[in-house]
Amino acid sequence: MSEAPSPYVETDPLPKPARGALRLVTWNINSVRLRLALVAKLVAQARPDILCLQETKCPDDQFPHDGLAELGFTHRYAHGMKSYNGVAILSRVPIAEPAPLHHCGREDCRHASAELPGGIALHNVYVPAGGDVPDPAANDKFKHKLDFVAAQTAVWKKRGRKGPAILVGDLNIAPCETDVWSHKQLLDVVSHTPVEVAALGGMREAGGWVDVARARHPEPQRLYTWWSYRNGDWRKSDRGRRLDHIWVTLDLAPKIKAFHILRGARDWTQPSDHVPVAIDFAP
DNA sequence: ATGGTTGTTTAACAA
Repeated sequence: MSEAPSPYVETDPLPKPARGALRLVTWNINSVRLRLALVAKLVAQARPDILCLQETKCPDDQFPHDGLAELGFTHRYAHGMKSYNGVAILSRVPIAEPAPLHHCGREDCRHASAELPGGIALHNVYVPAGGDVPDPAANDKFKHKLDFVAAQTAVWKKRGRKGPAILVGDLNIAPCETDVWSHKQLLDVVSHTPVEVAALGGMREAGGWVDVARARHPEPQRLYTWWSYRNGDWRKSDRGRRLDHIWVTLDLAPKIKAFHILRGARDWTQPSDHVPVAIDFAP
């Protein structure tokens, strides 16, 4: 059985999307103001038509609209706050009805939606990281993470079958055994605990979502999108996790033309600890 | 080996 070619992209520019296809990239940028130059680098390498950012760490009145407009993103929606979290949708093609969504009785800037050409609903989500202790009774941050995923599950269950949709973002959970560098060693580590994996599976099934990465690159192919800053040589130790996801509704799955993980971005100057993940799709 | 690094904001958090 032949394995699909690796989705990892190092430094070469990505090939252009097929005719009529749009390129959508999701990236936890870990401060949009600090890394505006890296957005320019991403644009040069990948030319995204739509770019979803997480962890912008930027209040809306300080969002770098001018610099992003200069990079060709004529349509921009920022939903951020001071210091923490924050999501943004940037686009070269028109987006309709951009809006924030709130969960768990908080307004902590973790979810934005918009409508793409072709009537595709786009959701950009930043799931709470969850702190260090994987016990909701002992750790409020972990409880918030589970509550947030449960709230998402309820949203998608309620939505039902209602047209094409794409969900992207830093979901902060690596669901498969080969989504982490060591399944056994991470069973007790927040991001890969069985309770989180089960919760994320429930969220995915509630929306009928297809996990594009795994649809195209099934296990046991290893797929990572995040490498900790704490490992000196990330490439040598390769202790990665697949925390960043692109999900699509079943009707869109056949319209996905390409999938890439821009692993080379982890070596850019002053990098994010997450790398961009891309799909090309024909709406 | 119970560390390690980074960003925001200014010593402590969060990731």
